[in-house]
Amino acid sequence: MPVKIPPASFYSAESLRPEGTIGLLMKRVMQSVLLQIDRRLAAHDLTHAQWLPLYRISRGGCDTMAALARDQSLDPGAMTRALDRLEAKGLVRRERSQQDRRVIKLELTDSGRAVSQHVPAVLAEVLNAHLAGFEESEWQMLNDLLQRMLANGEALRDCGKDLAKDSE
Amino acid sequence: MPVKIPPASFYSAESLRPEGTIGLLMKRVMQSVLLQIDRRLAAHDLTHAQWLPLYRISRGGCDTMAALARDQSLDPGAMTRALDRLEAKGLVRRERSQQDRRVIKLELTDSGRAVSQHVPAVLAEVLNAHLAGFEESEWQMLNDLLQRMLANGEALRDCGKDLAKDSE
DNA sequence: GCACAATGATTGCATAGGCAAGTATATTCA
DNA sequence: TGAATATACTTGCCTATGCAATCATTGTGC
Repeated sequence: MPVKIPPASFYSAESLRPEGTIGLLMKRVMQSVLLQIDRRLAAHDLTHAQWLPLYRISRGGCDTMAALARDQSLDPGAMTRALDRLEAKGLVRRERSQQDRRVIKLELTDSGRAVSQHVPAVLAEVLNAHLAGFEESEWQMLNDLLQRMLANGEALRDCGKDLAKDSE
Repeated sequence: MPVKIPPASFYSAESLRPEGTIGLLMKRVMQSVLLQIDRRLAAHDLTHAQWLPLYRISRGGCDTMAALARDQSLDPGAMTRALDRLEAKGLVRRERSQQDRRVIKLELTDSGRAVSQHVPAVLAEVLNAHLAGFEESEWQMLNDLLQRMLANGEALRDCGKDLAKDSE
């Protein structure tokens, strides 16, 4: 079992200014990335909630609802409805598995496969555009720092609701 | 006018793997941060879509719908409904301005002020927890890198829909 | 003053996500 | 075998967000 690392102390309740936190920064960066991708895929009538699962199916490895939902840390209910929309657009087919009649296998239609081909190039283009001026070492550093934040977050999540109380 | 910096080339359509991109990483980190904050504020019956405007009002400087919506880069319609919910909970008061009868001034109620006091400490705690093990220099680096991504994104946004076409 | 544009707020419509309850099928184990 | 459990998916209800249309009010240019 790893030694527990204490939290940092970069922020305090008194010094906090909402516009300066890492949290808001990341939110804005994400908004920008999604906005740019959505713009470029709007011609294909796709939103980020739609091209994401489409892309994952096309890459293989996520061919059931549950797998897809876990992959995107999304609620199964939300995924059901997302697939409803994709199926209504004729991009995805549902087919009940014969091996396990609980699961629904997902397949792209020809149309879905054609549309999903556009996604990787757009994704790469937009990410690269947001990283303009970055050294490769800086990009790697960014990856590393985010990974560590995520690991810290997962440690928090696992120790569960014990922390869910707040100091009155 | 600044010299235009070419996009980076860290990602390519062929090499892209969805689980490895900066985009997905940031999404997961954000999810984790919001989950932890929401857990800690759930006792006050607040979600992140509710404590954020509340906090901003309590800090001052955002006392109208339009200002608040701009501040959080949120749709005015969404903000109207968010305020509906906060008002229904008795946390916020709306009052039409006498100077300009178009605008609605926002004020916290006593109850709203009491609840909003809990926010900064929780925010700081959760952010610090996600930054456990970070050197101060690493934290600053992260801030810097995100700021630069955001600046790149804003440059993209301003050059508008010219890029909104996609290569067929 | 008056047509016209700009701004602030709201509403309807659509997509989207979380949570909880429910159904169907599979698995486990006594 | 058969009851309890787990898993896969769905549905209902609520919150949340974007976009477009609308209304009231304010500001601008003639």
